[in-house]
Amino acid sequence: MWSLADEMENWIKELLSTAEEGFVELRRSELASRFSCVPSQVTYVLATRFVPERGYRVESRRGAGGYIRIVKLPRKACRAQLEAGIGQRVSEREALTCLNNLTAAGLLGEETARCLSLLMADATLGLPPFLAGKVRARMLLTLLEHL
Amino acid sequence: MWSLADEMENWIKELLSTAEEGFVELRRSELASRFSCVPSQVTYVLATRFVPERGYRVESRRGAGGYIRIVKLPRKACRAQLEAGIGQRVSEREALTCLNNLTAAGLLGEETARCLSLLMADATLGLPPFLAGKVRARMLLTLLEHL
DNA sequence: CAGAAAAAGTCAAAGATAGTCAAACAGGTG
DNA sequence: CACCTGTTTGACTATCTTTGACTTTTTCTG
Repeated sequence: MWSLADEMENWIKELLSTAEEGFVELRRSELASRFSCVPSQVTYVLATRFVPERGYRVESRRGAGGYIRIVKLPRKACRAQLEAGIGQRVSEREALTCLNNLTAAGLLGEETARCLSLLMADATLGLPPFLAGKVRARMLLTLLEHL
Repeated sequence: MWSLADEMENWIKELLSTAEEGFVELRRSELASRFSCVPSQVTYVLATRFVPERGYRVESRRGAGGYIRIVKLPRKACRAQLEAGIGQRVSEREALTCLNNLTAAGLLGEETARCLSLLMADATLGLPPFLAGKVRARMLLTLLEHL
């Protein structure tokens, strides 16, 4: 039921959780062969899952002795990241993405995120789109402030 | 006598009744081929039968490794009671009381309740009182519907 | 230093799911 | 019958994943 990308994500997070320094270093090709996939699959996982919005940063170097380093960011950093991405108005979809990122970053529980998304839905607000967008923006900012 | 949709509904409920965790996961295409129908028939059944009003929630993901998860909602009795007490408009204070009751009843976690109260605050909504009251009422009803 | 070797990155196509929507169909009911 | 409601289908769309050919960067070696 889980995709390869999911498994790789979990494996990396597992590694991270047992990493004293808050980061792990690995080789793209090694990871690829461990999961029997092409190297660019690793790049895909990093690009979709280990982004700043979700509380991670990836550093790397090419060439002989190259590596990929995945760093877990402090809460403050990903909060700021998300805050920066919020404009004057926020669509339902954007809000959902933001909540998912907060969950992925461990700043929100699943239940909380689900309930919040419910409250921010267009159907719930029942406001004209322009207003709904502004309300959602305020909601997210308030939320981030208090996390 | 029984439509295909009915059979599928029953089959899923059967599955659910023997599911330890209160939810089942399946693939739309598998279900479709089990019942020899087109995949969108599954979508139809889910959209008409496994909705919050009937006590279910459906989550899904597309793409490789995609799935459909059908969750049975708890449906506690006190829910209806609270629902009855919510009028056309709800003040911030009333909303807070309602959230507290839900928490006390074990339907909401602490974190969730805290975040929800943040989002329902007058200061967050930033709407004229009349509108804010209506929005809060819809928020609470939607929430209750999905708990 | 030049060229080879060893990484990692990019990007677009192909594949794998699920969702949407409207038309066709079926079973009742006035 | 005419109509209404709910069901079934399928063409088209949206989203997410997997793959591989090609590129770029860095180091190693003669």
